[in-house]
Amino acid sequence: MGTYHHGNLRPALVETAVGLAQASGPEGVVLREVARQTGVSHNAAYRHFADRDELLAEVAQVAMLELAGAMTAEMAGVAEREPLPRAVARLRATGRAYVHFALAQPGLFEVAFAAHGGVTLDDEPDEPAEPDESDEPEAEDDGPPEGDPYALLGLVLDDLVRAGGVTTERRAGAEALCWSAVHGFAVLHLHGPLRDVPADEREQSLELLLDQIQRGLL
Amino acid sequence: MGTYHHGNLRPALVETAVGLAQASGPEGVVLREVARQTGVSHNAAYRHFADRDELLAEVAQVAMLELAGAMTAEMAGVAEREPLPRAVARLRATGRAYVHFALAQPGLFEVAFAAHGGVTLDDEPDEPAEPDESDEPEAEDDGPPEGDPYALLGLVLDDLVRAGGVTTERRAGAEALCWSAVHGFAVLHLHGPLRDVPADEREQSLELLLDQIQRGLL
DNA sequence: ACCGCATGTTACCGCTGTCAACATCCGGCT
DNA sequence: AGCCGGATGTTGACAGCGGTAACATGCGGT
Repeated sequence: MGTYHHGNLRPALVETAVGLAQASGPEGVVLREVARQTGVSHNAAYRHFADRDELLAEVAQVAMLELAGAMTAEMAGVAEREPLPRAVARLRATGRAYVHFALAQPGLFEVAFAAHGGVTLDDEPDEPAEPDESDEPEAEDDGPPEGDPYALLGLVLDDLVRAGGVTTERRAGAEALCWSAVHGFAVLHLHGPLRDVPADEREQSLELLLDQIQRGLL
Repeated sequence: MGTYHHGNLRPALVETAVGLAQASGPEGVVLREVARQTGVSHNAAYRHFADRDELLAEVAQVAMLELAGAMTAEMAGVAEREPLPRAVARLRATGRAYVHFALAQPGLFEVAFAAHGGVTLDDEPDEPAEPDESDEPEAEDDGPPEGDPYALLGLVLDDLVRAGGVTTERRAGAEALCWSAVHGFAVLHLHGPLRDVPADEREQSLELLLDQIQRGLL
């Protein structure tokens, strides 16, 4: 039982690293501490990761996934049925979820974007062909369980275009606008100059931001 | 003469620290290296700064100042005379300057916001309800050499309201919208997922962003 | 049964931030 | 003048970090 060889260390390391990141952000992901908490000697990690940054990148991926999860979850909560209001509500939901995730999970959020080896998305997604659990035939437009917040945003915006909420020409920079606004809002309120704005005021401000994004697109 | 006592070390340290920050971001501001480059032994800094973070905070202040400077400079370049187009152009100028500064001076920009002891502006600037405007027959509204980007944005937005470009109610969350969008854009393109977007495409996207900010306000 | 190779360990290096003790200079007191 | 105390700078030490190198262990294929 007490395997000298841990068996599957890599995922275990990532797991504890995620915990550390959650608790203390990127600075908290200290290789030696990760090893310590995993009950293994430091340097063990070097059999699985080239260096600390590689581990951090892995954690970043997990964080991105959780962010995307939070967004889809909030999106799924939209009850509206009429196409256009629904699309709008879903767009707002993603934005809200993004910001709320950032504030609820500052460590993970920070890691997700602080890791210099993060997602680049310069190119089109390659459809990784993961033979994941084949779900029941989804009749809705929710699309596949995306792990990429950016792609998620893209889908929502596509819906909005289909529903007539956005002209195709304004669709162009839409990702950048939405993402920038929401990301900036999150960052500024997280460790930026707006970090001391009280929560209720912040929520109010967020809704205003979503209003104005919406207005900027329609 | 080459005093054993350096004379005015504190500013000298800050200066070299700024240089380091400029070259390599927050991580580059290494206490020992700062001391080394200043031609002084490590620990000398501890007579002037409680710890590294305090020095970094000082650098952050300088960086903020430079950012504000870049913004005012770009604003000053606006030639338009008609009030409303001028106000709009000035708003766009600040946004453009903000992003361009971030990309041209990534190190400083990063330090400006990474330093955890940065500007807080938790409270409103006391909402003077604009009792002025009747006192002095001022020549121009350029205002004093502001050192705070946020205040600068506030001034520009006030101008925009005066010029009729923004209704007073939409003025409310305007700072947050503009700042968030522009800051997010900068961050995402600097070390975020959009970092590999080619420069020309980025510029184009930025103008679109400014368009949409504008549309969201009007 | 054996041996190779992946995996984990111990030892060490240079680097950092920070504390403590010591050295030096300057300005004010007598 | 001469002294002296506090501010300023220096040297020395320590723990913790990321990373490399050499060594130990044990699983899997033969």
